[in-house]
Amino acid sequence: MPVTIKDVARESGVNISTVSRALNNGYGVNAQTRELVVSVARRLNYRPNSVARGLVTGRSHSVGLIVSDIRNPFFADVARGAADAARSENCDLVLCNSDLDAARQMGYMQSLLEKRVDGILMNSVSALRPEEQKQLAECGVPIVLLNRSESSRAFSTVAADNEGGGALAAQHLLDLGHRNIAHITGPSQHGNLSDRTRGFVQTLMKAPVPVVPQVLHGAFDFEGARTLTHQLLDRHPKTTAIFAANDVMAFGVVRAALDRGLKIPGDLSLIGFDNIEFSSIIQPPLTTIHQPKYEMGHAAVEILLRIAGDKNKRAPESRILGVELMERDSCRRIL
Amino acid sequence: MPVTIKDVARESGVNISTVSRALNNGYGVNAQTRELVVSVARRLNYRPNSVARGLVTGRSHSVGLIVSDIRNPFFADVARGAADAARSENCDLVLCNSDLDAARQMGYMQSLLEKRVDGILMNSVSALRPEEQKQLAECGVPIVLLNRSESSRAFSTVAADNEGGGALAAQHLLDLGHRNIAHITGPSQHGNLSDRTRGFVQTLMKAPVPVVPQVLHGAFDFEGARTLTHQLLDRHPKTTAIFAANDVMAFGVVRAALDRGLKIPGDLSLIGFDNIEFSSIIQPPLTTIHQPKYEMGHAAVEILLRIAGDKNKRAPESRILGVELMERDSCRRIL
DNA sequence: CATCGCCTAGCAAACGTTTCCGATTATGCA
DNA sequence: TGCATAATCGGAAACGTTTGCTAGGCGATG
Repeated sequence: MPVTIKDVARESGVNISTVSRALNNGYGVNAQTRELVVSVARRLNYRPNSVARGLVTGRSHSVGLIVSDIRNPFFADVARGAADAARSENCDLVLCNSDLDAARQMGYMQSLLEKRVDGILMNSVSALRPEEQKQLAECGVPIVLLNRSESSRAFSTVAADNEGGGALAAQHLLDLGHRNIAHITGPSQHGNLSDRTRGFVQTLMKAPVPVVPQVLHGAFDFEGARTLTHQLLDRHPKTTAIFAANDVMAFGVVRAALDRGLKIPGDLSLIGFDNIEFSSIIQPPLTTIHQPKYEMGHAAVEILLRIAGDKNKRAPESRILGVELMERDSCRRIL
Repeated sequence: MPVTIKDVARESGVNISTVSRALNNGYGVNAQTRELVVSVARRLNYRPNSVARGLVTGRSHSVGLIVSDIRNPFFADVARGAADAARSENCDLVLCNSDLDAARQMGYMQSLLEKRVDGILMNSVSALRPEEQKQLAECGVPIVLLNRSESSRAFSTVAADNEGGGALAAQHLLDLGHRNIAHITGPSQHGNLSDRTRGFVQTLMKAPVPVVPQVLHGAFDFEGARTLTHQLLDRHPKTTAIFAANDVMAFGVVRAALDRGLKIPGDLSLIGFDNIEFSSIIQPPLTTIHQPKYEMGHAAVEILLRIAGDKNKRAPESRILGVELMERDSCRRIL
């Protein structure tokens, strides 16, 4: 029902191929006819059917984004960066939420591949069986992951310097004079988290007077951190500083401290990871490791589209973005 | 380069039309040949090209979502609901961030229409000129808005009961014995906000002993609320309760209270709107009006696809979802 | 003046499906 | 056994573009 290129052609008395050329590059068509065609197209309110175009060009001008949950503010930031990068190359972003469920991930993958997206950005493939990972790696469209997956060098990767961030946190606590230090984090299989842990622990152990921190693993969320903190403080009441694996877990620590009538930073210093918006709003404003979330999404899509634009398949590309210590009010110096 | 329906047809020794039928409804094709085709398709790892399919069926199996910013947790919730609803009808969601900028909104619209999406969900058209709104209303694909736009009965609409929510907040404060009440909100043009304000103010004025609240308009964000609160308390130090237009503004109020050494709820009762995740995490846990964000996104896409599936164009459909008072710890009874 | 080449624009194939229509074969019933 | 009817499948058009190829016209050059 909508107006097609044929209508424009008929109305301007030229062939549809001329319309196509006039409206696209405009090369090889007389300036006057070009103007005519353009004016007719505008008058008829012609909108080229990008589906038909995609069929012949083989490009869909859209990229897929598979995250575990867009409600996670981290992924919302990434998504915004990705969407903006896509837009600047005239692409759209199709959003998929996997909840880290393997079946849903594969289902969305299937759907995106059927739509012939130009590339796919996903946060992780670690929920998938090796066989499925292999299948994805050979699916034909570029894939960029949001964590360094040591398992598969097959994928491109954009990640923050998680290890460096962990080191930063450790050094900050060390500098402040802390010696009774703990680290509260999520499942140890989680690649990004284990990197943070490694950077943190190694830095503490390499200190002039080495300290070995308590490391507790639990649910990677607010309540997980809250219960973990209670366990920690029951067993090691002398703890003076905690490094939480991300800001939301840090909020759980704050709550646990509140539960126990402990002051932050008075009784307990706390440092988070991510620098989500609410970390500056919460009381006390949270000292944390800033992760360039927006930039990660942006960079990932840039890489995606660069690879997609290359006819000769290129090797996967990896990029690590720097992190930064955001000093706010949740840490204090120990005498 | 990927395997097409022709490959499957050749490999199984049948016509492409038979392959198509076998793989789709399966009606009118012998059970044996159907099995054969299916097995061949699986063996070749055949993925139907949804672009080509879309060209002939006229359906793209994707819907557009235009929000101001996905990083706004409200929209993240809506987006998740929308994505889930879309998925359950085998559709994908393409995400666009407009920053409420008219040009970007129209640009994304254009792009979505060219992609022939089955429908578009957008948070508001109030940034657009009437002429542009008209153009959208007649663009041919169903559009659902996330606020009651009195201006245009042309669009379908899914919104929370903003007015009712405002009334709920007012009644709660009244019940608690408050009489010196203020309302801190964003720009008065914002439809949803003005609805909240109306419900709030009217309920207060209809009280047995009517109270007229202070209503302050400012920037619709954290800092806006913070400065507004300071202004308010400078001018009306006897204020005992504040209704913030949304939770983020409520957080601004919390910060301002902190700035002044005021306790919530000790010195000041506070009630928000939205019930975003952090409102239960912040200290004190925020009493707020719960808005069914996920359900709104879900319902909107349902309506979208229902209208899209109807050959005979239906009248726009509107739906208002109920809100709910979440009583937490930021309000106290006045003696 | 003839030839060459360039500019312009039309023709048609191609992209990968779905679907209508018709032909062939199988089935049921008398 | 014969005929009507149903089941099965192939052929081909169609969806709306892009793009390679071709032909005509015209200016320039020799």
